[in-house]
Amino acid sequence: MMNKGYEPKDVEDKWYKHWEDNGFFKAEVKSDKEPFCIVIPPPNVTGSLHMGHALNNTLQDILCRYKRMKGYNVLWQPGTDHAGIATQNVVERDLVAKGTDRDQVGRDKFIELVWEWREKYGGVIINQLKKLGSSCDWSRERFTMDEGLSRAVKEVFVRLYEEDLIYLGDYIINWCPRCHTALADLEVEHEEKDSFLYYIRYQFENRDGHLTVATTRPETLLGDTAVAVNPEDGRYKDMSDSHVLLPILNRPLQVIFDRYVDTEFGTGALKITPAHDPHDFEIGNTHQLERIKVIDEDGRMNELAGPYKDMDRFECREKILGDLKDAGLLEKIEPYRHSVGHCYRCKTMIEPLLSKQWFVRVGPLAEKAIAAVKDGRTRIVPSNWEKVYYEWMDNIKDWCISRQIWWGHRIPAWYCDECGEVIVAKEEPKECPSCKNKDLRRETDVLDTWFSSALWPFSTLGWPDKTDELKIFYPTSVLVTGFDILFFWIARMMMMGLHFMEEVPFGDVYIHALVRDMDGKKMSKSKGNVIDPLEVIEKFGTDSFRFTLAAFAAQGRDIRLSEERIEGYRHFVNKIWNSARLVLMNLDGDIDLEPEDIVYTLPDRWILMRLGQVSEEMTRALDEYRFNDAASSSYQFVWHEFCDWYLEMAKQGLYGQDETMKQSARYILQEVLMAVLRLLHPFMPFISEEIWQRLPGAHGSIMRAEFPEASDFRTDEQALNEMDLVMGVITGVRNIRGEMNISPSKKVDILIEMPDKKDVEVVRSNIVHIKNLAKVDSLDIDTAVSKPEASATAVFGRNQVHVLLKGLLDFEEEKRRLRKAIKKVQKDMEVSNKKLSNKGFMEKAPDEIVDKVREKVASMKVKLDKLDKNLIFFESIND
RNA sequence: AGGCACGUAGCUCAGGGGGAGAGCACUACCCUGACACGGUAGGGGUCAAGGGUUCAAAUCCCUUCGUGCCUACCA
Repeated sequence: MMNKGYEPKDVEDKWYKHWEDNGFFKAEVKSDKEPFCIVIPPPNVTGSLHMGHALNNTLQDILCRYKRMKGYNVLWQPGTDHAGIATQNVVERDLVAKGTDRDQVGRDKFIELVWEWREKYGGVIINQLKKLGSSCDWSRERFTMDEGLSRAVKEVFVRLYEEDLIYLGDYIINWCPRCHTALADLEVEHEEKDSFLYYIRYQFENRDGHLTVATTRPETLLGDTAVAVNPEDGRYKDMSDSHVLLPILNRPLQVIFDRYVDTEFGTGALKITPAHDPHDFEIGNTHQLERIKVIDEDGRMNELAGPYKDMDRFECREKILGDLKDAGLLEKIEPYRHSVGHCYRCKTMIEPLLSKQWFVRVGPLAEKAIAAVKDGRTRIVPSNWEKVYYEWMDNIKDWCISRQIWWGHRIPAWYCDECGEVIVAKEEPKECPSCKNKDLRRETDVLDTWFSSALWPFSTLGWPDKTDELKIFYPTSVLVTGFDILFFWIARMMMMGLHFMEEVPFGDVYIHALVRDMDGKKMSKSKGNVIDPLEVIEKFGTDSFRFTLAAFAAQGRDIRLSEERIEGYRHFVNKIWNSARLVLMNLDGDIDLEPEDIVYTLPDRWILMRLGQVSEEMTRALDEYRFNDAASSSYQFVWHEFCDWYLEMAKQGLYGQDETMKQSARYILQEVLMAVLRLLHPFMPFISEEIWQRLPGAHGSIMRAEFPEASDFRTDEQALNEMDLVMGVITGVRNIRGEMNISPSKKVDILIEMPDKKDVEVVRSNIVHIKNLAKVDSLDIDTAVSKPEASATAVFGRNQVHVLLKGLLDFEEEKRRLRKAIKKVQKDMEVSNKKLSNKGFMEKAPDEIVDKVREKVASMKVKLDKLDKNLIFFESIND
């Protein structure tokens, strides 16, 4: 016997284990089935499941379960990402807590500790994904630092270097003084900050007067090597060969001319610090300026900063401003708002720094990646993200891939300090190829984590080996992810996939929403507005949660999530449970009936027809990644058609005396429920399995069942029309009951008028349902009837139903009701009539539209006549 | 600064050239033998504003206002 309410906790772990133990998640290498493959966006090993993961993986799981049921050989490739900086930070924090640090521990030992940490905690997020129901092929789980993927990384690095697509160079990069590493441009978060613009005087070297420059970062002036003005700027025309003196240090600086300088901004004179500003660096290159680095890797001033040596960069700013003021060189200070770069990991202010780093020359790779989307080899859904993709790709800059941390793929490069040779190779070289020196120094930097992530779609499938998996599953079918990593990850996978596999990494990219709180704000720990997916699962069950996410996953819009919403869908899950409970209560014992003896009633024919239509709707929606449409189709159908109408009508057969009808009802009911469960399974894997396993007619796991198709059900338009008539009567009576406030327990007598004889027959053979669902005692029906005096009337189509209300009918109330109905029809009719009398409409509108409007007017006219007659009837009685 | 979305019922949102929709909330009546996490019925909208295209606009175009987000080197 089933519980009265659905208890998710009793079933979820049980079925997940069952599926996993039976290998239902496993992809096949030898198979005739068409392949379908998704690689998971690898979560960080340090991570724990948040709403973004929950949505992302729910959608992937829906697709995978759906495709399995559709007969595909599905591979959902799981794994995690080593998250260089994040993971290193976590382990470093541990060390600090123990009173030591990574330098004391040493590189090798430190990496050992990270691996230990990963062994211990790296599985957390994987287990959380399992709680969500994710049907990944866990036997193939990969990690970006595992042996195979590391081999892929090395291979790619060496090949790109040999093709001159990776180079080593001295450039200005984004430096995080706290993480102690370079960051790619993308990893810098810009934030608007209130600050100041300082106007500083630089005295001329050989004459009186000064040039005033404006800057937001006075501390960098110590590294200035020029002052630039625009050659077009009349104010500075005569300054060629002029020199000014750097304040405080009194170093002479050349005045140079460069079109980059904006004459409108500040004073039109720009101080140039090539070692600490990206644009100054560029200008420095064009004018061959000296680069003087005054800030070190800790964000402190170095020996070249003279009196400010060893000061923190912010401390130095204050001090230098004071000194400038004392020297009378600080002309003025203006409040100024501008955006400042911060480290995406630790939010520390970025220091642009001159440094030797490894870069990927992205241009040639990007070209191919742009073309692949342009010609449709990869489709981005929704397509408006294509523009964003192009925008980025068209303006792409070289990618700084070296990181000065320890946890990650160590760059396979060696330096020969004898002759300065740089050797890049997969294996450690024995000697320098040019000078034969045996004492080589290995590069200490590691690669950006995204470098290995960029290879994910093929490295996880076994590349660089030529594996069956690659042959079968590459290119993968679809990548499901949020737009926040469009550039970080998608674009880079496109570039690497095309370069090394010579084929796109995925046919489709489905970009889904971000999960926000009810006020549309991003969920974040600091705001305290996070909803923990695991708490939600605990409270409402996985199926409710998944269904909620899917139901709100409309394309191109973010999801505002609150617990009430999930609670709402828990009601739906419970409704499903109870519908199954009804069915199961009536399925005791075998069904003793030959297939040819099964009697299909009108409601049976109708629900089967509807099942076919809904299957088709859902299939189309899922094929187009319209998860919300698929979810709401099923919601609407299951609750408002299957439960509200079909189950109520099926009770007739179940509770009736006719044994054949009873057996038929039991049989069909079970069939219908099984189809419903199969439709729901991709969204609600647990409850659908739980009920499925209880059904005597079901065999094996629902995971192995087929997703319903329209062709599984007989097309039966007639059933739809006939059911409309029956429902029309019932709704009409209910409507009157409701509006007339007639107690549900009070039965009524009704009289139906249907001009069409066939319609009359249909209704006659379904009287039981009308009596039951509309609480009708006696019922008369004919093609023409005369209206009983004390009756309220509902008009539907060309038919009407009179509800006899002897002694109950409030004549005034009924007149009011009729007038309301008349007014509504008149209003509709007015609009349509206006169209028909519009010459332009009649001439230019398509015939089918005109016909449709004509028909509409005709049927409204019939309805209006009947309503009018009824009203006149009451008005005449009153007089 | 540029770009991209979005303003539809009290709330959250579907829809996307030819009859304004859903869920929740609300109101009334009901514990009817699956379900009160339920049933039946009902109320509620100048589809942000203004203009244009069209026989026809919530839907397409333009402008304005508002709200988000992304990208960008104005020191």
